[in-house]
Amino acid sequence: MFRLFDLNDAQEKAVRTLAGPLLILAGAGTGKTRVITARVAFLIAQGFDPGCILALTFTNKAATEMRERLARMVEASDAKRVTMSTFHALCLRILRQNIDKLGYKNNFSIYDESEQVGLIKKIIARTAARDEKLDAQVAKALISKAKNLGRDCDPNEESLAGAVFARYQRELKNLNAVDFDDLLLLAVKLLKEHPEIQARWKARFSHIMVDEFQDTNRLQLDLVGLLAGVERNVCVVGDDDQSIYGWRGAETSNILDFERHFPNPAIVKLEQNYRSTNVILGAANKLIQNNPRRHPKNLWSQSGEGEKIRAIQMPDDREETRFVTEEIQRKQAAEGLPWEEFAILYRMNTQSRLLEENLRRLHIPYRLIGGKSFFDRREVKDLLAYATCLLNPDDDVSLLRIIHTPARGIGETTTERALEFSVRKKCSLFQALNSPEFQKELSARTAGRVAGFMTLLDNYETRAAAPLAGFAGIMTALMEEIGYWEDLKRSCATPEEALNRETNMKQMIESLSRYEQRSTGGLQGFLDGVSLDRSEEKEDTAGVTLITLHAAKGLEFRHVFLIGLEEGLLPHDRSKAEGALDEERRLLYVGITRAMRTLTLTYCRSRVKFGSAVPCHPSSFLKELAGEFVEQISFEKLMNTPVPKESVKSRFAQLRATVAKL
DNA sequence: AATCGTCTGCTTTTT
DNA sequence: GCAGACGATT
Repeated sequence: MFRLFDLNDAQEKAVRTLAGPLLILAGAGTGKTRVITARVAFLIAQGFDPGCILALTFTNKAATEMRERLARMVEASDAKRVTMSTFHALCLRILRQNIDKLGYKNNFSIYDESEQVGLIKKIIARTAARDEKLDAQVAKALISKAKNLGRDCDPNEESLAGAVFARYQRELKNLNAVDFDDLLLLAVKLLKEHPEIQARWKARFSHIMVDEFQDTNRLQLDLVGLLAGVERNVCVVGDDDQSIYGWRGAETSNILDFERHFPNPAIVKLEQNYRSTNVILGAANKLIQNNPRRHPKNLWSQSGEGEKIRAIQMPDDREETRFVTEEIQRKQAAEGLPWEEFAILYRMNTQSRLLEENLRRLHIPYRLIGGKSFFDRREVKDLLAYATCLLNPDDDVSLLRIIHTPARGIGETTTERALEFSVRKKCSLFQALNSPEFQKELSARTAGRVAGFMTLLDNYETRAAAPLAGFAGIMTALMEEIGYWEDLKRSCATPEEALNRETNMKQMIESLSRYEQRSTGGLQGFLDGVSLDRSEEKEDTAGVTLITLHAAKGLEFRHVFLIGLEEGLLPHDRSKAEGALDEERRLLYVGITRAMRTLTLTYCRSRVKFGSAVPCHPSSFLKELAGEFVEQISFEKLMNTPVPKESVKSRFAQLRATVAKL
């Protein structure tokens, strides 16, 4: 058999199995993306219409990567016709076409997390009795969970949470808005309730592939079922051992019981790993075997045994971070490696703080993944809210955001009254403010200001609705007219902050302008893109990677440091309380399998938590790992070891490098 | 309407 | 220990 795209036997079998359901169990680092793209290329080579192939991913990054790889394997015109998209993006496409069938308008807004919480807060305030308490964040989590299970709200529900859910859903519809979960929920609902629409989408795809199948939830499984044709050409790729998003609604049962959903599947296991040493894989295998329900797998590689994993106990978190950062400095100098080959992995974002301090002290460049998003910045959100209002003025949440920014003499009292009017008349806030009947209730002064604001929005709406409207220009003009920039500058404490915020705004307008040049999706398309893809393109920054275990999935690094292996942190107390110990074990498994050559595990005897030092105990997972693959090193021994030779050599290497730069 | 101070409560976060 | 939320204050 000739070698297809230079694949191993198992990979080739996965690629060549085209008909019927196929389950590819792809262990960490076994060439999963490679197999999916090769399979798409093979389908095209076999004469299947590229336009009938659908590949679904979770992240835009994965979709983009796949598309780029495919472009190198097949004709550009064919590659373009394959649908490669995230679940949410596909659902959005379905909904933009036909959501009117569910009673929404096609220009609906998409609410992010903070907008959801804002809305829920308001609803709780209006719904809860004086003695009832419900945290908006908790309510949001409950609603999200219910939606991910495919449950619509029950209007007869008696509990406060249930009432809030029902009201939230009703309110969203009035606002002509949907949240992230709705994208899936409503798309599935639409396909289920309207067979003609389902038939249309179903006919469109002959072959469906799903990446990271272990992370799918009920709705996503339903969606795949609704889109699959009678042949059930559904190929899913995933690794149950890397399922770490259960708390997000992912159902491991989707991959564990795949044959229940798609009977008689072909099953291919990819176990040859191209990333790590056998020591690392051995430890990973050993750890994960403690999980009860899983598809048995055993990773192996041809990259030799490799160095033993080091497990080091530290006195406290200060010493831990100091050691790790200095160790990276030593190793980098000794081996002359780029900083990008190193990564520090941790359970919680707060752990990055001490690391950052140390890295800065040592002048080591680093990139911190995660944290606050660009899109959560106040100025960015304001700009987007203005844009959203131009398209969907009935979106009260966005309107409320911009009505006081900058202050234009329309105060709390006025909006309170308008809100009350809108509830009474069952109309949107925008309609209330526009209504002469409402304006009559106001003082002449306030009425004038409201009218002025309405005229402003109306003017820009008209301009935005014009064919060939230049949105970047329109938004700039709008921001200038309302004096947004001066207002923002006034609220900044330091000149640096002002400059920073200005840059963010410019960046936003700039990217809108670029979008207009390459796409025909208009302002709506731009906003959709922003809603669904919040990744910042800052991958160019070089340095040591600081990243949570969750965010590290799918990445690889030559040298990995995994810190804070303590009971209560990893596994996290709260996960243990929720009975999610297996998932914590998988999380560590994901961390271990990121390492290509060396892995260092650290844990502390004491750690500062909530401001004060508390004693810690080694993670129970360390016991599960203990044995031939792991070498225990005590901090004391480490400190008494004389400086190794390379480190002396490294000083020279460093010096030489510095001189060379001059 | 904005600012200051106090209170609270603390994982992970693909879209 | 610190950020974020909320309420009292001018």
